[in-house]
Amino acid sequence: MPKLGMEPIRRAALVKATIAEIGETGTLDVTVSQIAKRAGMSSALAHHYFGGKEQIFLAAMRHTLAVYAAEVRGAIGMAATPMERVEAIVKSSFSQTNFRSEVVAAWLNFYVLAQVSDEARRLLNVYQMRLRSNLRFALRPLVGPAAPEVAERIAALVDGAYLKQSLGRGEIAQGAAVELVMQSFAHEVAAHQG
Amino acid sequence: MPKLGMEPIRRAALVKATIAEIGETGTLDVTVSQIAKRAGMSSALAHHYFGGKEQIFLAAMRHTLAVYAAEVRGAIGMAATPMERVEAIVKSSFSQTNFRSEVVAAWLNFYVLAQVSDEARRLLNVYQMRLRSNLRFALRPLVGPAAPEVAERIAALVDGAYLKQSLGRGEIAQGAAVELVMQSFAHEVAAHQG
Amino acid sequence: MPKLGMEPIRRAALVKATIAEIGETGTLDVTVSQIAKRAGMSSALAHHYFGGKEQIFLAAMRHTLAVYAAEVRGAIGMAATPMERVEAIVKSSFSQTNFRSEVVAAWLNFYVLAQVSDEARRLLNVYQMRLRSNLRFALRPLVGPAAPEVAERIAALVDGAYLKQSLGRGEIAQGAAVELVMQSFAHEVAAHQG
Amino acid sequence: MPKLGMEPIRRAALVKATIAEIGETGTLDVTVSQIAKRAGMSSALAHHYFGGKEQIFLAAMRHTLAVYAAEVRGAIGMAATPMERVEAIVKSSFSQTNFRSEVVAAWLNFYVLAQVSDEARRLLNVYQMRLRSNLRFALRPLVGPAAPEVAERIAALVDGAYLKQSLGRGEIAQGAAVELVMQSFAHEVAAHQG
DNA sequence: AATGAATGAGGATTCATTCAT
DNA sequence: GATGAATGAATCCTCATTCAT
Repeated sequence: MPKLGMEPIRRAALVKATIAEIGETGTLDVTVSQIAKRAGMSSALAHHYFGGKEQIFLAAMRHTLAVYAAEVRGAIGMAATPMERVEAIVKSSFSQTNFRSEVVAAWLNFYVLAQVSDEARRLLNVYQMRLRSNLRFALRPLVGPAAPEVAERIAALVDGAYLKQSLGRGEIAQGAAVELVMQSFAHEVAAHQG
Repeated sequence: MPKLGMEPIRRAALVKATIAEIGETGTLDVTVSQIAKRAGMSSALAHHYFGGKEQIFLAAMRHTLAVYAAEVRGAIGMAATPMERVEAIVKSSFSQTNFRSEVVAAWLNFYVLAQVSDEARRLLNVYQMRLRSNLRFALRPLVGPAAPEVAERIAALVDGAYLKQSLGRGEIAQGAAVELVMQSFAHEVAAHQG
Repeated sequence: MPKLGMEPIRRAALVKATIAEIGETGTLDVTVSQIAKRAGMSSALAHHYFGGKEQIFLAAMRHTLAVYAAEVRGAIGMAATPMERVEAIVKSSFSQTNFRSEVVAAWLNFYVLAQVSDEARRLLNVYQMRLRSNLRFALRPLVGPAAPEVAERIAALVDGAYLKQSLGRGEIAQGAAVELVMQSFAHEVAAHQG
Repeated sequence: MPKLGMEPIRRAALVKATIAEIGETGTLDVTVSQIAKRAGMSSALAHHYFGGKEQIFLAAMRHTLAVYAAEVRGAIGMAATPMERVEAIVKSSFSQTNFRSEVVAAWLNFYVLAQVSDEARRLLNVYQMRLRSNLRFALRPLVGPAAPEVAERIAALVDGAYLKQSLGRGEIAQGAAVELVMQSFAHEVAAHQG
């Protein structure tokens, strides 16, 4: 009697375990066995479901990006004004879920993965474009034609905050990160209006 | 009397080869043999001079950071005004030497190394602090007590630009990067004076 | 369901191969690959089952000691008189099984291993104590309170015979060895009774 | 100006260092570099003087055996009676010089070396024969035609004591060892005279 | 579906030995 | 005589991956 519907459960467990393992090691140097063990199954099964190590990593990436995207989308949906929309994006970027040291480490390593895997690069590019696109849309009413370049700057700021965070083992500084970006944003608006 | 004084030459060659190899692969997943071969020697000799793979990586890091620091210092030395000083820092950060895709990839991987090696983390922290310190010093006359936080933002922007660059295989956009940061800087100054 | 129960079989094969290989080389300088090959598997599997080279050696030691102990125990069990008990111990020590040049070489190398591995030293100490304990028990009725020191002498004699044997490539002299020790034993008894 | 007479000094230093190193490690797994370093020279020079690692070991063996032989010879020379002669041999065997844990470890490893090197085996055989020969000569007046087999037993006892000693890290028990052998010897004499 | 079994390939590291100076 | 320089050859160990059951 084959257990039905096991597949999505197994896959989810593996994805979760992958991120946890990368987060703990801080590296992509994790073995499939470690991941599988943490997910409560044999490494053979992990291969069975994903085909190979890179596929596992990519699935973890997709999941991380999807979670991030969903949160941003949700937050934007609740925003009423352009100002709130920007804030929603920024706060989501540094939310409890996304700015956990575990996840930050994963992001960092995804950038490394992107040096090697085309699909990984594609995924990160999608993220980058979506972030800028969201920002541009929210910024247009606030800074007009300067929106693209302002979006670029804010996006860079967000990424820079992640990189910084990756060095600070442990202590998470969501508030500071939000503050950092929002302050810049304020200046941008002021500069435009001034 | 044997052949003498080879050590510094070999070490330099290995450091150079390490950066090149990391840059080419985009990863720390390079073998000592690859590095040694590129440096024109046996892997045994590489071990003889450095003691191990991590030491080689750390030496490459120190070199990269030293080159960067030297260039910034030199540029700052030639600056007359605070404004020029900030510009000097930013331009050095994205100079031909430091913003080569090879070096950018190396930087990215040093952040990963810092997740694993205490010494690597220490080195990156020194870099981060020095960058902020330089910026604060230059910014004080321009934005007064806001200097620390402004420095923080500009530093994050620089790092963000590196991260972005790491995704763009090949094409180097020094000009755009400088522009990006300097524009933000302009806003900061304006915001302060306004 | 995968192929099951291979582990004990593999472990036994490896242990056997280890002793054979040490016996043939006369040294602990045998590679895991050699051992694994002789046992009909890859070196990777050997590592999988034992964790490392030292563990393999220790397992071989444990096996050798266990075989020896079992034989002694069996022989003692069949002995009726104290005299026969001593003879049983001595004869077992130089039995076909234990005094094979292969096994003698292994013993010798276990003494070397004991210089390096705590567990190996512990195992050899257990052997030494058990041998003396057995001898003491059998000797008590024969030599009374002198049993401990007589046991010590006989034990030393046994070990000395092994050492001597380790030099004689090939020719096994079980008879001579038994004779050597039993003669001494006779003197001890005579000396006590005289 | 070539330093004259350096060779014997260097060789002696290497031999001494070899024994010390083997004693410390408990194994023949010592590198030529370790030995050379301890002897205050480069490993290249060690090779220059001895030709290779095995030669170094053999030289250390020869030295150890020579020191032992000399001591025995000296002690025998001072003995007046057969009884004293036997005692001289036994005491020399467990003298301060020869029964040091360092030297005991070396002896043990020489037996291993003898499994591999013909010359080493030859040397140990010479030792064995000389010991028996000395004992026979001293024993003849005491036990008559039984001298050969008695010599055999006493020799085995001596070797067994060494083996036992090799397990007792540190504590040296010369007295006990002498006592052990001499007691057996007493029995042999008594048995013969009885 | 699931996993124990099994391995080939590779990689860091060590070391005896040689050589040029 | 003496040594830094240099390497080829090993060796242990790890791991992704495959397969039979």
